[in-house]
Amino acid sequence: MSKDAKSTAQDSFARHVGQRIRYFRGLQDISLSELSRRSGIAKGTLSKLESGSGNPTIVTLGALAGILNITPGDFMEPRNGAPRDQSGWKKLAGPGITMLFLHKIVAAKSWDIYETNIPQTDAPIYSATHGGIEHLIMIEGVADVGPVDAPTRLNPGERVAFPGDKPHLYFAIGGPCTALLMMEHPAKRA
Amino acid sequence: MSKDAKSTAQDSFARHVGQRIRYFRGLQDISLSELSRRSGIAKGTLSKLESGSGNPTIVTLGALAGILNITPGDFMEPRNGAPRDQSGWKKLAGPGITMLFLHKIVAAKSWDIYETNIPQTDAPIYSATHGGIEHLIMIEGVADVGPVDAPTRLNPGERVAFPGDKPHLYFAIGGPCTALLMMEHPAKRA
DNA sequence: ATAAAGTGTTCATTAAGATGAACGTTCATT
DNA sequence: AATGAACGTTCATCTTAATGAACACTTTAT
Repeated sequence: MSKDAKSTAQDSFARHVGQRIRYFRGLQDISLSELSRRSGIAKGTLSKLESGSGNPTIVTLGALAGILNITPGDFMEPRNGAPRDQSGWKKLAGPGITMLFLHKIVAAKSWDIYETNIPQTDAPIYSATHGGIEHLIMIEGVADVGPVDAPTRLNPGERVAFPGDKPHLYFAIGGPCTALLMMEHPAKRA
Repeated sequence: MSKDAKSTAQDSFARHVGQRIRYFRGLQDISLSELSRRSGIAKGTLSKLESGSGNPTIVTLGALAGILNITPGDFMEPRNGAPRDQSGWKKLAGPGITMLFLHKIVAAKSWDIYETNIPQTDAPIYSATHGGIEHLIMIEGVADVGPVDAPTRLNPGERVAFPGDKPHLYFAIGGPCTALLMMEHPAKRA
């Protein structure tokens, strides 16, 4: 890699990270000064980073991420919430449904939590694969989800639950949907 | 944050990243010297980083990630799904409610997702702090949750939603509860 | 055994990120 | 207006990450 090429890539990367910092800060309506105060990162440093002329340290990003409730990696990923690239996303039964594993909670039952994307399709997507109970909360978009004989029309913020091993369907209405999916299994082990 | 506490967090973070670098390098059977040659990062720098006594720049991580075919974020994320340790838990309004930030989804609205523990208390826990809409899905236990004038009795798998900035309560019945909490904010900008 | 090429570490030097005070603006208050 | 407090930017300074050569060590080939 030539020195010039490296510089360009560097600058592009720095610009991207700077935009991400400003974006996440804006999401929470925090001023640059206040983020500086809370995170302990100097105002000057922050200003320089957001302007794109910087190359922050992971410790700096870690301090910012902690205050913004994100992970340092979120500053670098191309997008958040939008389909990330290969790593992590799995294809599910049916054409096009993708799932990103987020978290597992083991209590009386075991809960697996996924971010799910339901693409817009001409026909419903059918599935009947999983052992436990599926809980689905719509984040964005409208879709029919549920048992094939009694699906529910979900708007953002609404929820449906149904047995995952009985035939059920996903059908996005008007555009692709983003949803939060929770799979409830009987806890096999502790 | 005291200087000592910051140093400790710094060291822990650095150690983690160092381990991740060595791990990914080992996956591809690349020697430290060869990774240095290919990535353009000095051997000394790499050695220092892997030993845990470092604080790399995002550009440094980017160069390494490029050669290792991963994203810079992969150096920082704890393994997906692996239970995170205490460090992510935050105390919320009221005595004893703790929240673990899991994920952020940015779409038409912005959603922050938390695992939440509601301790058993003698009196309801009151809160009225957050701007957006709170969605709470009970995972384990039974609790009354919702606006102070109209709380809902939640059993495992059930859900309630209410404005976070209006006075509301959490009241665990018969034992501490685990729940999934989603905070819905209007997305400020695109 | 010996030379040659590999490994990872250490250290003085250099380049650059982080700091904190000073600055010019904007906006609400008196 | 004039004042005060907030905002984000700029810059000299300090701190430190990155460099590259020298180092001790192991492995392979002659």
